[in-house]
Amino acid sequence: MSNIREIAERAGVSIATVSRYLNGSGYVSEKTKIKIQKEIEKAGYTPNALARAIFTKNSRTIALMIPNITNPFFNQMVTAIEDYANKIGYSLFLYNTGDSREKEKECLEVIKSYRVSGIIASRSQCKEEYSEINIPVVSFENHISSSIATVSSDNYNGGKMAFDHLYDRGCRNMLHIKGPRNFEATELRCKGFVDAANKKGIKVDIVEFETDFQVQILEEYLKRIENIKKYDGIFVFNDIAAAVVMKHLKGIGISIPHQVQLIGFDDSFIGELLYPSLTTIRQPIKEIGTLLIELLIKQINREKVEIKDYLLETKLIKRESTL
Amino acid sequence: MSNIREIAERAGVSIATVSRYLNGSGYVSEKTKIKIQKEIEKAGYTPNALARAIFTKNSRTIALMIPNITNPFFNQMVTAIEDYANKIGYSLFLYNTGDSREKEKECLEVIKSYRVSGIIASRSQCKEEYSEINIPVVSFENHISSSIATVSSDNYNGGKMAFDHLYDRGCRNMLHIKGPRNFEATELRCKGFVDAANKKGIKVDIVEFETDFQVQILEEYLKRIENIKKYDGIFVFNDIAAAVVMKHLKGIGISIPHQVQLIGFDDSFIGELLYPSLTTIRQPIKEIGTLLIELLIKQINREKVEIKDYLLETKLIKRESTL
DNA sequence: ATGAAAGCGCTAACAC
DNA sequence: GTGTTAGCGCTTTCAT
Repeated sequence: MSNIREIAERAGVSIATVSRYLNGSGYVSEKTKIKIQKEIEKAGYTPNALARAIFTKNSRTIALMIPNITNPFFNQMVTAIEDYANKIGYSLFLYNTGDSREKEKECLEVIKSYRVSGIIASRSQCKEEYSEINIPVVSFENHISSSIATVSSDNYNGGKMAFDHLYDRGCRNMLHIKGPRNFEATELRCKGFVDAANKKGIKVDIVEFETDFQVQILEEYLKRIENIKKYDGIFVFNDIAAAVVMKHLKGIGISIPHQVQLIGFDDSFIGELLYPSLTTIRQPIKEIGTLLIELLIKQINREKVEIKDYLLETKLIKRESTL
Repeated sequence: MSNIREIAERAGVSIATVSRYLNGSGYVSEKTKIKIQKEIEKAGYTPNALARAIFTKNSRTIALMIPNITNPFFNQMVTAIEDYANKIGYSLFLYNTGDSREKEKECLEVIKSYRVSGIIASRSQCKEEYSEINIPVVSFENHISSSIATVSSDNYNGGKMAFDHLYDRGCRNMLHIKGPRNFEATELRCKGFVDAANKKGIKVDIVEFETDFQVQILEEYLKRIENIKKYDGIFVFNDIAAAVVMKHLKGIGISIPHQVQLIGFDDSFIGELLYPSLTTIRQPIKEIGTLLIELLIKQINREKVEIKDYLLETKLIKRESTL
């Protein structure tokens, strides 16, 4: 690939002039502009963003750390972020941490080396590792440190809404299938559900799953739940796990919602495709993605950003899996 | 962030020595190594990959162009690629083209500027745009040019298998819901299906959808199909669209597989979650992802790679949506 | 309006 | 073993 020097020589000007032309900074005469543009096209020249970044200290790249791209929730979030990023001329590095602390640490090293402009962490399992970084960071769900803003849905309230809805629909014997312990969101959903139950003087059962989304593993867990039929309402920590639960229930001849009512969490696209379609607690996925990147970009541009918890409202989406 | 000069000064050596230490190239005495390492840790220094890339002409980055990350098929493919890439120390730039030729072109410009080591295009709609690039490229599904290797499943045979299976199960009045015209894969699946039908002297109906995966739009298309009940077998161009079709059929009271048998394509995870679970033609997703990146890495490393069509075998996965 | 030159952080050839 | 130095492709200050 050619470089700025080559273009300059061919156009019979200095590299400074070409640089000015490329950046629209400083004066370049019309004639010169045309000459330069012609040579750029002839050579198929594209300015080297790496060289540029090394000087400007802004690579215009963002690192996206996602625990699991296969989960529809996360890829809908990534879609929103990608869309926004590209519109403002930023490119995305994608890292799939697989909810592994080790992998996240390794990724962080690589990310630092690429001098990204900012980092979007999600469900992070690292803390101090971020403190030595002086790159803007925003976090989804898990808290990292007191100097990093956290975006999440109001999971606690979401859990509460899930209970209230099931209770409303007549359920009195409920089960909550809870997600892994190291997800803050999961704990809050559970707590909201249980607190709401206590308020009504209802005791609920809780089973913890240790994986976010791996169909086979989830199915194994399900088989271990004794007498799942005895419940009349089940709240599952996310939609994809709820889909597996639904399949399992139908498989053993339980009718939804007549025998057991089922409610998920996320409102990822999968809920609509199930039959019966899945009642769920909606997280405003697109807003989450947009807020994450907006906060990040502001920090990159050295605008003031309040470092706090940004809590987005959840909402009950009533579909067919509840009465 | 500190630089190599700072580390060198603090360790009381020259930058060349630090560079040698970092790269494990050339001799550095044990004592010096220790001193340097100590300073690196104290400063929290991470070598600048951009500066390195500018010199070595290898940024160790790969651009991944995906038409639609929300489609489970593609995010399973991305997962396989990400996994492989990270293991060998490559990072991924992610671009979601949304099947737009314009967007793909723009992405290509950005990608060039970042001097990526290689590009994985998928379902590309550009041709000449790639020819002026001298970066290794591999393509998934759509052919780009005679100098670029293409990986795909054997879509033609897959279409044939879909027909044969439905025919086997007694269907005689079949519909194929075909994907958008600019997807080569979609055309081949259709052709395989139709050719197999002709061989049996059977006439099949075909309806073309103009989007890959946007639930609402697909639903609109479905409503327009007249008297869908008259068919006893439907082959849908991918699993996600098949899920929408299934939902639609169940919604109008048609029982699957007893009244209508349904078969999808891809074998993305969604098929298992549906009820009845979806019979489908499996693409070996993980193999596809792995082959794509293997071919690319070889080219990056200047190893010989045969420029041809790499056709991976498809396979019938029999589940509950067919008899 | 344009050019010369210094410098961004790094690697590597060459000298000692 | 280690240091000096040129150079990768770029931006920008300061002359002219």
